[in-house]
Amino acid sequence: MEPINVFKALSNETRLNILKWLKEPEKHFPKQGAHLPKGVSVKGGVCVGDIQEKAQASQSTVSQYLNMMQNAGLLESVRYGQWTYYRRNEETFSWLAEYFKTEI
Amino acid sequence: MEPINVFKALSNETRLNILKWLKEPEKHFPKQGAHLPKGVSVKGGVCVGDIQEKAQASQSTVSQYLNMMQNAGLLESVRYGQWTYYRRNEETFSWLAEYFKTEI
DNA sequence: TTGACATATCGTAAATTCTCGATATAATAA
DNA sequence: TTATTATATCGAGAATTTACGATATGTCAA
Repeated sequence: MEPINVFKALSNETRLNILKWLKEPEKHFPKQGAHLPKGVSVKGGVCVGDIQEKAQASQSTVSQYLNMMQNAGLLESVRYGQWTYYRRNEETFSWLAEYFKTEI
Repeated sequence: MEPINVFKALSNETRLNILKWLKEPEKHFPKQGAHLPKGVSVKGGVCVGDIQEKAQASQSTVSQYLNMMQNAGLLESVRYGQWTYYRRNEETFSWLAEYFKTEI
């Protein structure tokens, strides 16, 4: 967990929005999980295309944003068929809250 | 308080170090408050020159870093004579801890 | 005043980030 | 197989950030 990479990832309006949307995915992505096989659920996960549509940025940009946030530890992903589902890594957010209380 | 400006300010190793040093100024800046008039104390505050010396960056760079962190709300400053004392604005750090627990 | 010092601001080249379109890869469907 | 769809990666121009030296401003002491 590199704090600086986390802060760089957080230094962008669109990326910050994506994180907020993924805090309440059912609210911001109504058709959630539409492509998943029956019985499988990626709790809190949303596929790249849905995120892109909402973010109003190009496909490559959104893909890179998501990858960047995953590398920073803010997101994690699961692939199902041709879809990659991204969801928040809540551990990192708790860790950040703690970081500001004690480490920095 | 603009979260993005805070995160940008935190996206740099030197600036992050300065914040950590100012968390325990008496530990990292032994000759603290040397220039202050008798009876006046800028609790937790350290002058630009002392910070520059420790940060090993140019005077202009450090001055701009400090200004940037002040604008972001991470620092506050008091001027005494020709010296400007910077110290942490702890409110912002508590606010950040809370931000990661609830807002984002 | 003038000089010396602390800090702030300006102007900049170099490095990095942003964001895109083009293209590659991977999975599915026909 | 081939076509289609979803996502990832590549390459690049524009925009921003970095970090500096030079210079300006502000304060004090002689």
